[in-house]
Amino acid sequence: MKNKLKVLRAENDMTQAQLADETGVSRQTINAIEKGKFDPSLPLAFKLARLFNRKIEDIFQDEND
Amino acid sequence: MKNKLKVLRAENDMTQAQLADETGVSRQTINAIEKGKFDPSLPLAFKLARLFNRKIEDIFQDEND
DNA sequence: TGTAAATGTCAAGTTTTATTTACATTTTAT
DNA sequence: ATAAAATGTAAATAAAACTTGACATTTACA
Repeated sequence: MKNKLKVLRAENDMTQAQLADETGVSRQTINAIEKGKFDPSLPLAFKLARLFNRKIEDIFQDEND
Repeated sequence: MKNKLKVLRAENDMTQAQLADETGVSRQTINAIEKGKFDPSLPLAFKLARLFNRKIEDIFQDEND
């Protein structure tokens, strides 16, 4: 699962730690998701989408589309 | 996490077993998600959205919106 | 150049979700 | 009314998300 978190963070001038803080997860979780090590839970995906004011599909792209 | 799976199944005349089959999970998993017992993984949410040609947000509604 | 902030990574452990199996209840249709 | 199909539910296990802590590397910038 690819994603645009790094770009969205840059656009919003946020660090991984800040994003982790705002979504209530650890910095390592944000880093791992950003690097594609695993997928976020659906609730976390919703939080991220809401925070950046985007659709989940605009942030995350399923490989097998 | 609420969802519209039951309605979407009805609109597409599908059983839980058929939906399970098409998304590669067990019928009980579909049933549990449909009844709100737990949330699908993000990949499964993508599969369901793709199958019904909807956005994830159109199928699933996070309670704390 | 040095140093602090940010990012990357890894291992071990906890929590949550998915899957399986099995059975009970409800719905549908004959 | 009865049989079959569909749905509901629960316990046990597997798998994945997430945490914690620690340390290494990279980036920014004084």
